[in-house]
Amino acid sequence: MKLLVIDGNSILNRAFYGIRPLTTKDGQFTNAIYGFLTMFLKIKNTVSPDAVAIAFDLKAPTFRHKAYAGYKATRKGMPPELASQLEPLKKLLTLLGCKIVTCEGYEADDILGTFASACEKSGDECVLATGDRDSLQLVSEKTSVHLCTNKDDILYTPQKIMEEYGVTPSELVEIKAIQGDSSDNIPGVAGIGPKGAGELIKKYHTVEYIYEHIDELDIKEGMRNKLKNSKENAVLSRMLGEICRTAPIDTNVADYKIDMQDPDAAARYMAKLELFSLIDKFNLGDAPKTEEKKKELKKLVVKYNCTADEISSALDNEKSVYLNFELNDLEFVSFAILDTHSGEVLVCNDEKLFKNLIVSDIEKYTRNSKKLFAYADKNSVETKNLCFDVELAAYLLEPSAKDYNDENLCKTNEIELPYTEDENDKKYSPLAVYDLLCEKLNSEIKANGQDKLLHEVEIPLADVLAKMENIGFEVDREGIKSYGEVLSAQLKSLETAIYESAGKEFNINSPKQLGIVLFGDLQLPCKKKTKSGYSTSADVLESLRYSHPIVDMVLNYRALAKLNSTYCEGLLKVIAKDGRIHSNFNQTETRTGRISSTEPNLQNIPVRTELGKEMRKFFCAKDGWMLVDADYSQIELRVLAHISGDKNMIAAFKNNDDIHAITASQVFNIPLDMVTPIMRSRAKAVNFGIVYGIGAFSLAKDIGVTNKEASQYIKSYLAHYSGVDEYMKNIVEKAKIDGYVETMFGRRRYLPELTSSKHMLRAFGERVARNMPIQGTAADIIKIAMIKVARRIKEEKLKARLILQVHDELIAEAPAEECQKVKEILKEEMESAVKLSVPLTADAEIGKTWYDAKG
DNA sequence: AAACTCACG
DNA sequence: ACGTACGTGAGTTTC
Repeated sequence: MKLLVIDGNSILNRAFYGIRPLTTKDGQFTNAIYGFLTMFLKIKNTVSPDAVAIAFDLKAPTFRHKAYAGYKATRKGMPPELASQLEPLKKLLTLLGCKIVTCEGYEADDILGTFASACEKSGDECVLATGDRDSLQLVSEKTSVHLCTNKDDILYTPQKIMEEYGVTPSELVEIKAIQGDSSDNIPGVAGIGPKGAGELIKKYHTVEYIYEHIDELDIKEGMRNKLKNSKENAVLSRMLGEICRTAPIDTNVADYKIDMQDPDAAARYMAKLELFSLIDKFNLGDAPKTEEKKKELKKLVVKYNCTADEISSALDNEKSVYLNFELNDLEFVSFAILDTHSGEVLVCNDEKLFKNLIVSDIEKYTRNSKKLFAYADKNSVETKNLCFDVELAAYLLEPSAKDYNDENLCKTNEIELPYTEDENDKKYSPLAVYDLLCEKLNSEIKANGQDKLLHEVEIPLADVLAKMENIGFEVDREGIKSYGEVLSAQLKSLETAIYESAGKEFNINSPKQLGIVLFGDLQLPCKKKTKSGYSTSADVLESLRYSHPIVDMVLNYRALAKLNSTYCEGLLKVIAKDGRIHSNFNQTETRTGRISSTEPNLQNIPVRTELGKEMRKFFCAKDGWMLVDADYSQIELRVLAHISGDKNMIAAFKNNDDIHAITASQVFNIPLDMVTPIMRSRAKAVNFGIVYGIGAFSLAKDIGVTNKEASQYIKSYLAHYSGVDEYMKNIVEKAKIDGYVETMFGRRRYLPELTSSKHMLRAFGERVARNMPIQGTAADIIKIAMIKVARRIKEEKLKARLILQVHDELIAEAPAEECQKVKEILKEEMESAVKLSVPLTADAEIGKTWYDAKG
């Protein structure tokens, strides 16, 4: 038999420090568990053992057989982030059918030694897996060591050790006794290192022999003196360095055969730890069910090609339906419902029936409602009573999750999917438990007080977003093309000028090559470094602008290249057949509640430079129509004034004052009419910084003042806006107690970072705690405004449509004769979306293009 | 796939 | 002593 013994603590440590921090939404750290199991699987697959034992130290600090006061004194205890992963890992390993071995008074490597010796006697083969070279002393004809290093894994046999060290495995202990090991507090012989120790042992084999014949040895006098001076330490070290092989543990290899009783339980536990990819790696996703297990599980029945009669009889007298659907680019493919009486899934290909269902009064529980709304909009029907969306609900419960697919959601909620043998049926098995899943999610939503947010914000918003996607934004294709050609020509000539200035040709787009040219060839001073070399980012180049003419050209090149590739070329690729750009608005992406825009991203079209802003001239209204653009003024600061209740800030907004100027007069302690533009702009940066969670260093860098000045600004700011100061302190305290922060409307974000012992990570968590309620509340407000605007447009039977949202800005397209009306609606609905203790103001403009409509 | 840079609020 | 502002998406180069 072949036994694999794993040094649990050693592998756990490697896993913990090798994998970036991961947590579940509740803050349970999981990176070491993930790393351990990935390494375990790899080792197991390489070794193919018949039996597996996993050795761990016991929690209490233990000493080796012969106690030594200083031993291990320098070794730090486990950080809490790692310690908290130990018990879940052991539980999971047990569920996977592995035996955990611990022993009072012995460490994991003693257990490895004991197994190695036992196999020696029984004749079994033994592989020890560890990250610690100490265990190499245990290698023998029967025992090999599978050493895990940062690069790859190496298998050590006696031959391999002889090759690398030139000694036998047991002689490694002798070497260590002389060279010592500071990490284990083994003193060794002062003044002799690995090289000297190796040569001594190659020649004389043992410490004992060396000291017995100390005066006869053929060595230099210096060496002899060092040995003589450290004799006690050497003898002690010899003892400490030897791994014990007599721990009182069960060494019967047959008792360690892998025996997984319940693969589903293991998969469920992995899901609870949100380690979904491990479920696949361990092949637990569709573990073959035992006969017994099948009896407990519901069998999935899927009925395909259902008739109208079958569908309507399933829905007879039902007030709600669990509905899924398959569309291909909004073209109908099929839909499926759950028959809650029989538990069967009914699949139907009749599009007419689908449309009837959508417009019927029956309450619909579904997922991806944006897609359903988009289908309905395209087919000019109205979706009625869409009352629950699994994805949106899951997003509100945990906005930091990556994926909200059905399978993951069932697993996280510990809902067991019915079993099926038919691969075709598989995609319907989540629908078969939608009654359970929706119930579970719904009750959590209610418990969190997020009912209104789901039913009155996110679900109606899905309808608005669907229509925005369908309508799209008209663009001037020829305009973009010729603008791109102008850019390309300018790039071409800049390129030659840069090559000439540099004295060679290189790829200007490569930060690496550019760095070498600027800071190597041209010897410009390096201001900032990145992981792999010189930083060439815009702020660095900006500071070097007058050092060399090439810098300015590179900056220009960068600006033009960005415009050309991301915007001209990028946008041309995504213009649809109707001449419009249909962006995708993602409703479950951001951790703060904002929406995001992809393929293309229409939320980052240039505006800050005149050249970039040109781009907006190609975003236009269709013939006879106009664009109406409205944006909130200072929405985040107004939200801050409201939620902090700061008297000063509220008064400023009520007065309709220039908030940055007011802030400047407060921070610099001068009358309002003495505020200079520079002061105002610094105060503006402070206002932004406060919203982001602020640090003096970054503020200083941003506005180019000393660290001291920046921290003075912040201090003065918080003294004058004492309500803000209090809010910032209180919110972090509250977040630490609750584990999450939330917006005015109950949108949550969990902050496991706050429990980290790493300063950086914790500080980040604190900044997020200060920022998310502000950014998130602003996001909630504009979402509410969008719903209200869409409703007004519909009520007033206008042809106008919302076409884009850019976080604090809404853009509508309206027939020329409607645009004044639409402008009023936008302004009114945005300003009245919610009632705050300060006024909310929005400025609206009309124009033929986005460039013209944005004041 | 990760790193770098840069566009937006 | 440490590293340095919140939230996104996309294009390019390099490993």
